[in-house]
Amino acid sequence: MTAVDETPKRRGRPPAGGREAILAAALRVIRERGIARLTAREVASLAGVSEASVFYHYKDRFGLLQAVFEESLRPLRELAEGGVEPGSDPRSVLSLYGHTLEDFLDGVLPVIAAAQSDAELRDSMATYMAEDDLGPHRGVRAIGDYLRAEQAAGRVRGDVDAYAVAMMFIGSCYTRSSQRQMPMADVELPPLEDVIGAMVAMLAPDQRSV
Amino acid sequence: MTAVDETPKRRGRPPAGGREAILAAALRVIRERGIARLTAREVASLAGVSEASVFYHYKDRFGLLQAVFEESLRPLRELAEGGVEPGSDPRSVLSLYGHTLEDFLDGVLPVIAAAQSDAELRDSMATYMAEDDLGPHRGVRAIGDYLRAEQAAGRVRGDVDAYAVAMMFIGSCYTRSSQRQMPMADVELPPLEDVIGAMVAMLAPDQRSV
DNA sequence: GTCTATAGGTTGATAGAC
DNA sequence: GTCTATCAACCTATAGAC
Repeated sequence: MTAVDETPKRRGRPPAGGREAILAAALRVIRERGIARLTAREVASLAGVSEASVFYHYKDRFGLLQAVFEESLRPLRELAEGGVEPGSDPRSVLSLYGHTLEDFLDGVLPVIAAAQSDAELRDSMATYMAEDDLGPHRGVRAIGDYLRAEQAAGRVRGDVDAYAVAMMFIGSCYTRSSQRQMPMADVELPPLEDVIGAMVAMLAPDQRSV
Repeated sequence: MTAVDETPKRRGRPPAGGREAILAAALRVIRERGIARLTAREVASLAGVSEASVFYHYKDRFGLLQAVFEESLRPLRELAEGGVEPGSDPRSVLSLYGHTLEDFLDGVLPVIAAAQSDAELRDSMATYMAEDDLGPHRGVRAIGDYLRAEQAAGRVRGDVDAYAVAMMFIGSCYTRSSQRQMPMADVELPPLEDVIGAMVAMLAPDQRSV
């Protein structure tokens, strides 16, 4: 699938990126077959290493899963840290943020769902997310802050709760991504562009002031 | 909830509600400990029956899980079938629908997440949902249809895509419920009332026509 | 660092008594 | 309908050779 194979340049000692291969294999198993099928046998086979190698690199199953969580959550953490550059027009800001967020969610949501399969895993991930203050509220805060700034600048109508509006926007991204996770035939949700279009229209300052 | 119980016409043989107890126990295990801990032993112990009884009533683990899925999805199916009564003001319609939806999602999302733990379960549930045409799009359709009717009646501004707006609303409910699933400390998302307030304000017909 | 082999422990599912 | 007893299959994790 992902056309990323090691270059055959290496020669001599086999550093054998087994560690990364195992992590990637684990992630792939979770996404494609579900966390219930994530056994040392399955991962090792997919990564092209032995079962024992899995335990060597990641102590136990829980350790491997934690590594998968951190790896998967990292891009989301980076997105949360980077703010939204103010000044740009709402349409481009929402479009860029929305698409970026959905792409990240598409990658992370399967892993988050997998963590729900076991109370211990769930708590571990919740702790990890709490430490970095991750979650939908970060997106709401980012977009809400941006909208408030736009309101202050008079470019967005000021009589609505900016964070409530941000909640709607983030919610539509989250739901769209969630829905893609369950491969149900040809179900159509309003695309991001439509949501942005409606939002921009509704957020326009009172026409009389133009 | 739905006060629909069978008439107690049956007589003679003792029903011994082991079947329902098993189903309830399974649902509880999934919610509290995660589907990975759903073993015949655990379920039987919680239901107060023997392990073999679990297999007697539900053939195998897969059968039990399918029963749990159908049972959990039923209320959602009923919500999807019931439309939204038009004519009522947007605030009450959105409030009633939103709260009802979130309550249902709070109960169903853990089960949907559990189904993601195994490809076979996931596909089975996807099929089931596809058959009844379940999913967020039903909520979007219901609210979108309502908003279009309001637009036609001139009670809602007509220059926005009703279904895009509905998507925002359903999305905010879905995301809020999803977020409650992961017990992270004291994370605050804008409450339903704030979203409805902003939406009502933004959907008001052009002031000039008043 | 990576392998083979295996110990040790759970689990799903069945058989047969009551 | 429900139970006890049991087994084959599977999984995690470790030990020790290369």
